[in-house]
Amino acid sequence: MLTLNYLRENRELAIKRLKVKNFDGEEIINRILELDNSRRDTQQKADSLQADINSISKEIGKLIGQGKKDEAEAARLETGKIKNEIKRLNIDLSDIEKLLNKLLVTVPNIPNELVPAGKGEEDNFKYREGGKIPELKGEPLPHWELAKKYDIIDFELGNKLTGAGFPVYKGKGAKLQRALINFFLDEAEAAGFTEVLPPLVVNEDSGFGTGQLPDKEGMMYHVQADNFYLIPTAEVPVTNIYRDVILDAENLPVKNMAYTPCFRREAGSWGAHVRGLNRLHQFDKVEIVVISHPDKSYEALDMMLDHVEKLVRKLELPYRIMRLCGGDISFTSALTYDFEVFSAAQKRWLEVSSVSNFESFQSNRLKCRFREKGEKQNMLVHTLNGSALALPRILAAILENNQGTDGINIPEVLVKYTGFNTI
RNA sequence: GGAGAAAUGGCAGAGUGGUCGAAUGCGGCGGUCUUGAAAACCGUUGUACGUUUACGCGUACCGGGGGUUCGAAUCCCUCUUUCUCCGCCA
Repeated sequence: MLTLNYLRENRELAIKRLKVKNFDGEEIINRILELDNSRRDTQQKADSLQADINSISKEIGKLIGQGKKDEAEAARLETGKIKNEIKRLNIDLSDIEKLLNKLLVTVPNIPNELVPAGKGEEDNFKYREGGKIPELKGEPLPHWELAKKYDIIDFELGNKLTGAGFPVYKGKGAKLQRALINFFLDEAEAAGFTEVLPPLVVNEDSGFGTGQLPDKEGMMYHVQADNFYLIPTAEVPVTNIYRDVILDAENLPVKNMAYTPCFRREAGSWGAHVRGLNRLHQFDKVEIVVISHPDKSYEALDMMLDHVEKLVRKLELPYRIMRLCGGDISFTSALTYDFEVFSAAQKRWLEVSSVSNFESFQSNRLKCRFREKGEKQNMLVHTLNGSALALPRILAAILENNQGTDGINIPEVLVKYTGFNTI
């Protein structure tokens, strides 16, 4: 959510920049600023009447103390009309604020200047690339067939236990999952991130804090009896740690990481492209989250990119880093880089990580602020997060790219975690 | 799940209807003293919104929400959480 101050001071610029996200903000921003004016106007009136009441009340207290009952009674009668007026103004104020907030949350984050204009993924900008696409001999198998052939992932069994999108990893497949998780965690730790192991279900407030609620509730599994939500990403609990928190500037940046399963309903997005591991309802991911000083957030973003790049390199996967265009970048993000790895049998690039700077868009909603030493005013922090990494598509690429006549070779960095080097 | 008690500023802890945004202590910050430090002493010490060029001023906030009252930390309703005892339990 953008701050009212920003919109007030940068109306024209905001409207212009939002066009990059293909968002026509003119009408709505004008309406927001109108509402903001009447909000302030109404509050001022209500506050000043309340001040009157407060001073009369104090007066009454004094009069009673002096035993002047009649004068106190006279003053008391005065207040009735003012109170009604205050009541009315406060109802107005709360209506205005509700509407204002409702509109404000529909305005996307302002994209960074680096975000290219564009409609969809075809307009993304290739920022960096690396690795080598392997040349596989004969007829390479897609990972879902490899999974069956070596009996390491059982999709049908998942159907039986739960439903589509909930695979069962078996034997070396299960071990490989665990190896990847530990590898990612160890690497993140070495890069200075602190591990947290958060709850996998969160309450409504947390859903609001990171913006999944109220609009995107369809993406999350909802536990109705307790009004809890299964987390779609560790970003939700880990970022909400800092909801309503004021940090000391000297403690920035805060660098956290977490391994969690992620649960996504993915309603209506199933089709030919989502076979096997390509899209799941439950998957594992290591997430990195950075809370940064506003002046340093783009440095943090680069640091995160470097970290994720190191991971895909160590896994020896061909990759490219895409800077998302205005049409592809998320509502909340100011700048996003997607990591894609090439899956050699499907002959497709698979998105395995998304690293974003949200600037103060999330922290404004979270009310996560910091105080500079010696400063009185608290300022909003910048928040960033990224996958480092999501497992299923990485696994898909590893299986497909490393298949050979004598089985599937495990990338060397993982062997100390798996205890085996081929499947 | 049952019974009882509680929730106050960074922490501890007073305050049960009227100058209470809140005593006091600790902590933090600034200062005096000191070669420096400690001790002592003095001052200061939350958040949000509004208003003001500024100093400042106004309003709200004593777990959350609602109510009574001219006036609520204090009374009422409701929810949540914590503690103690009992029950159950990996």
